[in-house]
Amino acid sequence: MGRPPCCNKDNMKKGPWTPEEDILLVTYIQEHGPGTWGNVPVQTGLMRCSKSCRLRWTNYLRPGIKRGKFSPHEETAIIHLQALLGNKWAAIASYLPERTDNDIKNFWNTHLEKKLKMFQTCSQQQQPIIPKGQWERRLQTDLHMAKKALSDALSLDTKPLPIPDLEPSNGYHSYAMPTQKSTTYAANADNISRLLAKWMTSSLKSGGSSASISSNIVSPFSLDSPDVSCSQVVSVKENNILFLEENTPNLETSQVPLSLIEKWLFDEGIGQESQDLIEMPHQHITADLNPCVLDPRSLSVGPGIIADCVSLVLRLDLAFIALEITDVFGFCPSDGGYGGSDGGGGGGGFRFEVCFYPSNLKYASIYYNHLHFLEEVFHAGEASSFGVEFDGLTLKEKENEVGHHFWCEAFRELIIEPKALKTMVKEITLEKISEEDERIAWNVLIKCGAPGHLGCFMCDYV
DNA sequence: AAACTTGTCAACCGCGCATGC
DNA sequence: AGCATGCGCGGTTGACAAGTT
Repeated sequence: MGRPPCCNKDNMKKGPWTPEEDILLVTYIQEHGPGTWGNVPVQTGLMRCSKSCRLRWTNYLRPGIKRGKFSPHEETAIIHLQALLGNKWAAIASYLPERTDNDIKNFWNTHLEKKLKMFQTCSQQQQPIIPKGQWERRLQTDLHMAKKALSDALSLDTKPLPIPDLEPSNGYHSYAMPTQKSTTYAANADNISRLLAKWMTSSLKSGGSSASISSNIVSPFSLDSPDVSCSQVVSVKENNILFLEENTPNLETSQVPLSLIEKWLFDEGIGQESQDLIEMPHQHITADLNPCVLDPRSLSVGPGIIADCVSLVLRLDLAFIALEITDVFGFCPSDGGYGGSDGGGGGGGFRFEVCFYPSNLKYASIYYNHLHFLEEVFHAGEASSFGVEFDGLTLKEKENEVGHHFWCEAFRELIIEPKALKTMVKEITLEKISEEDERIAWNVLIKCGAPGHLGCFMCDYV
């Protein structure tokens, strides 16, 4: 039983593709679309196995592939994502839709890996040995850095954080592609791409265009930053990014630096402007949260806490939101489950179900563990007890109605009053500051001790 | 100018999961 | 349910070009 063999590899041609073969393949895909690769050799007469055809299409002929130099921000995104995801090139490529996983992999293997090794060697010379007893702090720092890496990679922020450029730099790096060979080949590909123009147009019209996150990723790291040294890197401070927004050119309103949150929280005189940022409309933000395009199989980040945080959040494509919770309140939102389960919630962590409610996510998270406080603030006791009705519906009915975990949904609705919101968040934050010695669940929390840091357990301040 | 080394990247290989029969 | 193929992935190879000695 089973399917018939796709091709007989013994008679298959190997090696570089000729322009004629490319045209045959492109013509076929123009007519039939990509996929059903097993039919390609049969129907085109190509003496290539189906796998080879698929690779040729996905890595070279497919429309929308960007060739040539990797820009500094592409480079930085790759560095951060690789640090976070490991060699999950397909997952990394999903954040750089114009680049193939093969391109990214090659770029990493030929350029970035060496470059980072050099950088690490340089850094280690200045990195003091961690004293005994300081491992917890280091653990927190590493976790923080890992999350920061994701945040930076996904963020729109343009502020540079220096990583030394280990090569002479005058704009883009010198290791870009255009050799004589690739130029010639690109010319062939260009010809083919013209053949594809019509197909591309129809594809785009039919909604086939995928939102390009990469077009908006402007990393705060720049490998091209001039005049930087290893010592500068070691002492660099975080640059928190709170919101990621796709397809929205207005950067000024699409990102909120942490300092603004802090300012808003503790500065009684802060104006309505930052208030507006806190209260980004629910629909506005939700619209920018693309469903995660990553293959779940690619998301096994690694063992431990970081893996828990990152993989869960990535599945929601909401990493920045979890980071936001952590950055503002100084503990890691990773004790819990995913997908709206309503168990647990204790132990000091947050649950990711709150991620379904981006606009008030951090507050919803807090709410989950601070229901009693919510009651006090909003006098909403009737919504906080099981068995009572809400809007004439039981808890279960209400959950079914909203299609989400009811408590978070209820909270989202309740928290529209800015002053009360601020009061609550402030109180909770102060409460957390007072818990600096508390050890919660799996995670040993070490307060950083930095002056002015708001109970920042995760801060890399030393 | 030739030999050698290094860099680049398209393509291949093998593996594992998904899916059709 | 079990087998075989489809498909996608990460790792590796090898041809070619550029650079160095």
